[in-house]
Amino acid sequence: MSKKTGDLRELEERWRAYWLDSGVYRYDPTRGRDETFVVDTPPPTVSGSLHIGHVLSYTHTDLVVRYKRMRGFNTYYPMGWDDNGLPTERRVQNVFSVRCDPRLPYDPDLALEFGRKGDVISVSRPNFIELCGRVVEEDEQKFLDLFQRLGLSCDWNEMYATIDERSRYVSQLSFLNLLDKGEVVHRFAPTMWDIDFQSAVAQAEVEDREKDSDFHKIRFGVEDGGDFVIATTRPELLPGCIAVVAHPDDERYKHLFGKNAITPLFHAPVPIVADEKAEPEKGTGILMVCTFGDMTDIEWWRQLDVPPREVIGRDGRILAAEWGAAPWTTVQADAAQTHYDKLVGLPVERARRTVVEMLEGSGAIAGEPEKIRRPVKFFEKGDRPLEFVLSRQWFIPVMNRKRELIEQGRKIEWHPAMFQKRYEDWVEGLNQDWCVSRQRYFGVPIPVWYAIDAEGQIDYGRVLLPRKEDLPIDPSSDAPPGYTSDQRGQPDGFAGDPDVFDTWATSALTPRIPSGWPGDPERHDKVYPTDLRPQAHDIIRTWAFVTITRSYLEDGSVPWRHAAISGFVLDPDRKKMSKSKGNVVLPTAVLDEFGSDGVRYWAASARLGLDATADPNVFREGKRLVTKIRNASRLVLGFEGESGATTHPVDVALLARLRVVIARATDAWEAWNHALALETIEAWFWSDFTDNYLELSKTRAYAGDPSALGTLRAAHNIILRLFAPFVPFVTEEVWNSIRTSPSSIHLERWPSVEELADVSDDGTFEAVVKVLTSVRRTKSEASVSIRWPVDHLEVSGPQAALDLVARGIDDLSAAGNIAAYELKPALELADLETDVQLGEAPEKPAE
RNA sequence: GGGCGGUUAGCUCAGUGGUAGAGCACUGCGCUUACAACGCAGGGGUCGGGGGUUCGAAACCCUCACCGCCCACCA
Repeated sequence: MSKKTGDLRELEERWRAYWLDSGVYRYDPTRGRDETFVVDTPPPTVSGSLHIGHVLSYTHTDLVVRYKRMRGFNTYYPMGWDDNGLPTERRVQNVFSVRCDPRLPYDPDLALEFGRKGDVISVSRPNFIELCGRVVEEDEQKFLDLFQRLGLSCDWNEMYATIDERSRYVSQLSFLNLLDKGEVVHRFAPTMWDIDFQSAVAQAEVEDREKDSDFHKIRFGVEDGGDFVIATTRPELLPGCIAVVAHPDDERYKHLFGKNAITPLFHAPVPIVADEKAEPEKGTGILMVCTFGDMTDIEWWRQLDVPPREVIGRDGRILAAEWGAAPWTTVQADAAQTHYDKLVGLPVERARRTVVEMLEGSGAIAGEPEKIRRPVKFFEKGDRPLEFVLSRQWFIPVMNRKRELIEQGRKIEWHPAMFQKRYEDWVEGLNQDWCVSRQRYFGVPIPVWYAIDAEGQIDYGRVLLPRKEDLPIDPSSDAPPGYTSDQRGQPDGFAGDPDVFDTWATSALTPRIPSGWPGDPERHDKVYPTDLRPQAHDIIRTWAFVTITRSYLEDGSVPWRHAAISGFVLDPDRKKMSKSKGNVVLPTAVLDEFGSDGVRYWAASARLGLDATADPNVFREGKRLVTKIRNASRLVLGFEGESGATTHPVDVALLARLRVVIARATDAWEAWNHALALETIEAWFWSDFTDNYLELSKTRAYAGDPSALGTLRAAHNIILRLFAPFVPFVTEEVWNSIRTSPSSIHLERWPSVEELADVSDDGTFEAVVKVLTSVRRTKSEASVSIRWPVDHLEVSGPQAALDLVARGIDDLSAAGNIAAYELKPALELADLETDVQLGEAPEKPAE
């Protein structure tokens, strides 16, 4: 590490510590709602890895917060950690080589080491949760360190975790509120189920993956003679067939409606029904309805109102069944049973092959299977296809709320606006209610019990609820009101709901977790609804959707005024980063190499909503800007002498142009375009200020000219404040370099045009720079140094332009080392032309 | 199959009706009392293709191609 980078690191650590100690970013609860800017910060999944994507989106948020703070807002910028949920469980399983067995008793002496290898051991649920707690503690520290190093101006006193007591309280309370209103229901219904995680999953967690499949043609019989052929990719579901469907207008099958088909192998009579959802072009145009292959099967099953024949169990294996006894009706019970017994206990894939073999043996296969690619539903974190199984789950109905939820979305300003459309598309496309229960361990427990009847059977119709003042509770260890612990599992006793909430059911409430809701209404009303929800676009269907939904169902509110959506980070080849490709850019690596400000500059250069490229050149550019700010500051702050009023025409022009920059940058911020604000400021700083103005005014400044000194210092002060939200470390360093006791620039006001006299640049600056540039060009073409003397400069052109040049001719002469000049009117010229007579080689100054 | 973005210099990206831009890269020059980890100057683009609107289109409309993302009941 070079010395300069080392200095940068020291500087960053020093200001990070100062900001923490001095509380510059602290929320002031005494100030009113209208002067407070509130952020509903995304709690990162701490068991995930630190990713450059975090740097992008969290910096975007911090930029806005810093701008708002400088606009005088009291900022409420909390930080949460999403530790609750499956990612943590998976990490614990790997880190400690354990799995959870809820039947085991708690072992208070269990001591396991991080990174433990060897046989997987089973631990009790409370032990498992303890291990989760150990892992998230370590993970959260890593995120905290990254975020503070990045300079996020959160109020670090306002931290929460989605598994902590406060979050469990809010999550359970909100659930009970919805239960009171009938907005959450308990259903025994087909649910999407991951056979590996052994849990229900929600529509929002499901993704389609293209898979190769065989499209098998299977011949069905008809009750009173005849046959037809269906096509399916799921022959193993044949025993679960409850009906056959074709389109009502399909001439090929019209004569069959109303009759029964007879399934091959199992000889089950099933009705042949007409329904418009059957598409004549797909397959053979007639299909089997099974319990359950897909969503449409579920719809048909409900329409037919028949008992299900469940074929696939929760472990993804074929369930046992007794053919001949309802609901397993058949006309040949022995044959059906013989065939079926060969399947029982087999996993889906093997059962599929076995069914096909049996069908071939019985002659019910009608031709070679067709190879097709088709989308298959997977849990986004899962490895095997989802199945639909019947289970008891808690749902928040949303299918009946689509219109209202879209309406709520319209009350939010989305940045960029196109993401509102994506939200609406998602809501319109909902096809299931939101399943909020999960058969997992590390999560917020569902706060209900069920009564057990006199025979010892759980009566799911009698839900026992806790008192809200007792929340949070754990029904697996607490007893419901009116019962004692020894009645657990006993006749006339109770049973706790063993499940936990989906992570999203709790993170849907992030705006009210740190807000004090509902016990501290004064605080809550000051920070809810929030001003800003920042998030990435991939979780619009989850986090944005569930938050809008829960806010609406809870109290009809809209959770935020603005939603700012960040893009993804792509590698320099514009490929999505992934560990397997080895193209992951680590946040710590870029921070080490380019410094916090340099990395923030990169993030700030990326526009909201657009994917960004982790381009080293952009990081480097940021680091260069930091160096430039320090060097320019050293020059400006090194001049000695009293500041005076800005009177020199070049100084006046400079400030007039700065005025425009302030206005434009402020407009850009107000339009949620941080990248444009940065670009505007930086372009002006680099071009007008350092390249030209510093060179032009330098000689007067060294001579102590009050106008030059006053202008330089005023402009420099404003420049630092303009840059402060983007590069908070270097601006703080420079700001304090002329102060005896620290005073944070981040509590200063964002520059306003009112700070500068209401003047506009009449063209002086442009004209003077034009001449300066041509002098530089002449020297460059002559291959001489920029300080090479000019004997005579002749500028010709229209009188008006010459007048402008004349106003800065003294600075021009000094900057160009020009001995003599002539301004020569030339009416025929539209623009300025210059003739530069270079002098003799300058004498080497004596050493 | 539906929807939403994108396509501008070698690269990364700005630019929504009026003379094509920035940074990096490239070429040349230069140690200049803020900065050689730098400065100054320069070369480089038929704005994805085609059609249309307009006095004028990178921009507006239509269409096609390609890239990316989101969604879809997957028989």
